Amino acid sequence: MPKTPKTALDPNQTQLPLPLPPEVKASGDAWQINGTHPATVPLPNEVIIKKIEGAYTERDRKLWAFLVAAAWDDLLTVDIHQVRTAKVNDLFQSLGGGDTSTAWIWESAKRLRRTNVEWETLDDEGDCSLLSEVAVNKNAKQSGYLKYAFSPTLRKAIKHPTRFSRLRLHFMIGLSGKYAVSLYMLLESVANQRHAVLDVELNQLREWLKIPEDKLNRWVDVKRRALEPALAQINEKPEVAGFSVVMEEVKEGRAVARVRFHVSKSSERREIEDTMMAQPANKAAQNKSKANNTPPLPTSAYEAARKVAGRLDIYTLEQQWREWVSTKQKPDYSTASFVAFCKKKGGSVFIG
DNA sequence: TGTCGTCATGCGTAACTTTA
DNA sequence: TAAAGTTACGCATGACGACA
Repeated sequence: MPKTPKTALDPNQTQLPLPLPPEVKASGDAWQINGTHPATVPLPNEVIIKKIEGAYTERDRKLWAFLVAAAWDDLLTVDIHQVRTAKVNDLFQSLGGGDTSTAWIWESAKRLRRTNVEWETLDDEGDCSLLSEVAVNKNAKQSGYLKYAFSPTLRKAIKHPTRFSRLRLHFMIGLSGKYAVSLYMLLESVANQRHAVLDVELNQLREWLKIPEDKLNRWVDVKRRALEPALAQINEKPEVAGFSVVMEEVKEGRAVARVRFHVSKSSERREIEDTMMAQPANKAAQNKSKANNTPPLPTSAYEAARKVAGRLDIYTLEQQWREWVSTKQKPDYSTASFVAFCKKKGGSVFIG
């Protein structure tokens, strides 16, 4: 039944402008390999884990992250970016992922142009190519410079994500296997959460890892071909990856129905983050620090919160809730308080 | 251009586990 | 206890890149 003018939603109400999340920053130098100050790029989880159409090979996944990092400083102000392909190839080669020629970069860039991604943030969603423009003609190749662009909405999502993963760029380039790259991205998004456990159904995991529908149909093959090699690489160098991970299979009857990943930050990373927490620069940081030293929530709290938070990210909400509660004279860190907060937030954003 | 090595994937089979 | 389902393991195949 069509909505009458009286029942139709007020377009002004449905498009309440939400404040833009704060801009995140990359760190280190994407072009320089540095063991003590690793180059990181904060890619939005909304883009990382949504549905992707296209080949999206191992090299595509790495190259896209690198191109984002290389364009980072000018992402919002410059439309067309360029990188010297020989220099990119040298870097990838030194990390074990390059080639004798730069041909793969042009091919990969073409695929990224054709690879469609669906992404979603609190106040926006989109469907676009990973690269909106790529110059791959003869003249471009002769110049030795790859020119590329991102769509405006994707640029905004990248620079102002509601939730992001700070990926260690050079570690990611050094990974072997396309599923290793995706799993690393996925687990890094979990590492910074208070409850650093990812509990996921097999179908969802397949989607997140971008396993084609006709590939790796048996759980045993997913485990052996995708998960185990990836986990081995991450756990081999936890200090470089920034975390280690343990996989737990959750069975329903005899069949494996879900997988649970327990992520633990490396001791070196904890030390660095603790040092940063001990030197809060302003009041907001002090509140955040205070909030992070509060009692953990039980798993049931997250489950209850999911039911009332709509599409909002409960971990972002958790951080906001802790900061808000910490300002109270008598802070209430109960599950009920958290769920009520999520319900209020969820209801206030999504009208109708 | 042919050969070799590596990687991703598919599939068969024996052994094991669970259920009725 | 038998049947059915799952797992572990090994081997085969195809794609792709390196190299002579």
